[in-house]
Amino acid sequence: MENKLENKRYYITTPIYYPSDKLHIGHTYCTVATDTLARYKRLQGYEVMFLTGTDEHGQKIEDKAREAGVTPKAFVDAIVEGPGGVLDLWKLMDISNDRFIRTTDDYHVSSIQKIFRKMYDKGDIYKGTYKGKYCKPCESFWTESQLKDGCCPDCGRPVTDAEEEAYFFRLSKYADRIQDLLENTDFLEPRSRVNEMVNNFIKPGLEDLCVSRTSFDWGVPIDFDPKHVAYVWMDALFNYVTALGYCNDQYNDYEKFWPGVNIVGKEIVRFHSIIWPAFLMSLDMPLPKKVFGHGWLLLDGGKMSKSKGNVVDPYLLAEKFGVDALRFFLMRTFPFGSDGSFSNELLIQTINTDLANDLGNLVSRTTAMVGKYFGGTLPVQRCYEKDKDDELVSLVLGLRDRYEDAMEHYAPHKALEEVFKVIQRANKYIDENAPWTLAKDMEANGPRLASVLYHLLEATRICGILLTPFMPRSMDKLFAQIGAEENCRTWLSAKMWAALDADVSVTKGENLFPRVDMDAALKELEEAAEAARKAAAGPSIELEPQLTENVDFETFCKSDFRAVKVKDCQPVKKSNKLLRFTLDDGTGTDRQILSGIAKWYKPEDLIGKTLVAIVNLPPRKMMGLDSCGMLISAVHQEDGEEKLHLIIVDDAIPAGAKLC
RNA sequence: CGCGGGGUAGAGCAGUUGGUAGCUCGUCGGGCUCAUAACCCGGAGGUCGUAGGUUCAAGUCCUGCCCCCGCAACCA
Repeated sequence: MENKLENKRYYITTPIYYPSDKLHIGHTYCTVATDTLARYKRLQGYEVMFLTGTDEHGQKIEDKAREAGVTPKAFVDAIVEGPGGVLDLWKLMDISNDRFIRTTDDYHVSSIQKIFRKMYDKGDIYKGTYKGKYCKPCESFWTESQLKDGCCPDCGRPVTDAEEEAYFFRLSKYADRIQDLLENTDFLEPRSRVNEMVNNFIKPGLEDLCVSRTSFDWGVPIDFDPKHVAYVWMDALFNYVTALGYCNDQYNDYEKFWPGVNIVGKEIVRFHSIIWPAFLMSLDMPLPKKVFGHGWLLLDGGKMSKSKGNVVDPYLLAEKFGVDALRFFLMRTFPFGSDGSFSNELLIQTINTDLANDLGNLVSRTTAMVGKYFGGTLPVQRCYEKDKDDELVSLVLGLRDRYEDAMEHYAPHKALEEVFKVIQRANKYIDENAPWTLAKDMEANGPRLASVLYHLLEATRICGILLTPFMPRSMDKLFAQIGAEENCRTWLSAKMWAALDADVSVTKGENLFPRVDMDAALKELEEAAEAARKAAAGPSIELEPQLTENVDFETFCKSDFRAVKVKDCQPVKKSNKLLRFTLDDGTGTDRQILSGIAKWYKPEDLIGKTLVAIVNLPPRKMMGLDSCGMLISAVHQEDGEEKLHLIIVDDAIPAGAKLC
């Protein structure tokens, strides 16, 4: 039965991460989860291919590299291969990937060119024109919805209609098949993501997708039309097959391993569940067996972000608490499909409760007793007591199936819950059987005592096997302590009772998982975070470049700036940006202006203030309300975050006073 | 009426097909002493956001409303 598995193959991938910055705990979460699944499949006897990598092209990296004064390749090299980079992080975290792809790898680049050409030849990619709003100074195209107050979101200047030559993919052609795939199969999980995709993107109508760019160079050039580079997602998504050798000679594993399982974060589910299968359909290739969109780790109830300064550094945590403890925490605490709140307290609590108190202590007390009562080696005489032992034994023997069921459903947190139920039951078993009482009369109770301890070792062994994908290094130590040889560490033996030798020898080693002093650790973490903030901070104020083009005096005079008094200010319903101002502009008639500054000001704080507005802009409807003019603010960027200050002037200035 | 997710004990979360509301931490009391001041047992604590509806029976199905979070298309 078990031999059948030996021919089975399993291919699993993480997303390829975008190395514009150092990776954080969120990336680590995803990669650890995928690694755990890969190790689980290997444990079961599958031949596994586990791929991760980096997505290195695109405008953002080109820009960042320019800022840093290096070439894009040098920039990503530093983040990927440099000290403390992506490769180092995965090494530290014991990630067992078989392959690592970079989209700048030669074989990948030429594969993408061939793929683009194939789709073009087939007619699924065609040349058309991209119509949009163009900002000349920024040389950027924007969509209607990206515009801010009808102007360029980057520089705030007016935009013009423009068109540009571009290549399009016939995404619309595959809309029905995609909808069927999402709604009627379990291609995409968890199920809750399906509604979002169908309602948001498919039902409104799938438009053809623009798959080339001419606005930047850092990408895969289209070989037959080199002023275009391939759309970043086209470049990125196909990594899952080029890394197996699709359209290249670098590898020869495509037939062997495709299709596989794509583990992705929920923010890129759209690309993986709509665009990715459409691309594959176009090439008549098999679709992934599964796309699983996991949740995010939230911090303080919100998304982690650099500008909030709340990015969690996996290096720091792994160093302080151990790689396995961190891996375990990530998998144990958060339901894999949904979001979870990360906190240092929770991390430490989980380590202390599950790893130190329950598992570590179980191993410790068991091995200590074998040492204390039997000199480290169990005698072979036994005494099984059905009424006292059956419950534990049957619970342990059923564990592998319950664990497997959870793992097959991408629920590692549930698998771990099952394992820890057994560990808790084993601790209780010690209490029930009170070995220290039995030990008082070794003559009479020796065999019974040996049985009790052997059962504990067996329970520990089986839990250890199932925990190996989660904490590989620690479980090796555990096996060494309880005297479990290689043949007692297999998937097969996780369903067999009494695999350990009857006269097994144990070694009481160091504590597998030391308890963490919560208060001290929290304090240290806080200090480290503070230091990191300071190091990263520095004066990073960015200002809009000054305009070089002069404006003539007459044009300037046409703008009518006035002092205005805020009579009332209310948030606009259903808008998270807009505030509605009722203003005294000195004319005797109230003026209404809407301003997108809710992020920076509370409405009640502004009532009574004297502000500056331009009053002769044409009225503009926003969220169904008329806005007659515009309030003047000072804006700048600080630590990458936009800051805004209204121009608040002296209250002695009367409403309506002209500014000139 | 843009879309999706969520609102369950002090905190953080589970709750499959509707049938006495569970877990971890914290808290209170008890037991044990092999062990990493750990382990085991028990108690207190919840109008399951809100208002209606279906049902013999709803946290679990339906409707309205309130609050929180995320996304809103070529920006990863």
